Amino acid sequence: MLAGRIVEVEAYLGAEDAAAHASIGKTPRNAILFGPPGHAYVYFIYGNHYCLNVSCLPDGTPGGILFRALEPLSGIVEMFSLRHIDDDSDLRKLTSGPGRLAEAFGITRERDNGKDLTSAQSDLYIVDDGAPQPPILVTKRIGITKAAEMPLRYVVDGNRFVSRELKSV
DNA sequence: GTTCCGATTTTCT
DNA sequence: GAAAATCGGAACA
Repeated sequence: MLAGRIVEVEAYLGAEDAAAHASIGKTPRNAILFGPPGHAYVYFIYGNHYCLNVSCLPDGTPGGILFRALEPLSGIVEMFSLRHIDDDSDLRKLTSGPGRLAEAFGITRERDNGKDLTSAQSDLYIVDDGAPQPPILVTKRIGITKAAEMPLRYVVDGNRFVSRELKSV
């Protein structure tokens, strides 16, 4: 069983957010973002990497959250295997980045796009583990070329599993 | 059908 | 710190 705790996310909106895939309007690729909340939007980027998002706004309103980093909890050995890493000494290599966590969980667009992430019946879903709310730091988003100044990145303050780049607001 | 571009990671200097 | 790798989607013809 693969499991991880979400430690870093970024928000992407609709028309007002030039960096969002949904800002160009509804297309076959981003249709999930326009649908009901709680569904997986998986996209392939730079010819090499998948990234996992969750639609968040009501049906008809585009918007979602990009998972940028997780803290590995269980299935560590399998994650290293999926990431094709032999050196198992550095857990941060597993999920500290959007493309990395997707690979560590074996996520692909074909298999996971559109899945209901709110149902435990699904083989990929989100749950509340009851952990106390950690301190959250808000920063600018990373790796984008448009609307890069918007403070829509949320990270767990001090968590060592967040992706490397840390820019303060 | 062709062209350009990207919400990344890895590798090299 | 900088550049390459490399595929699918969107825009244009």
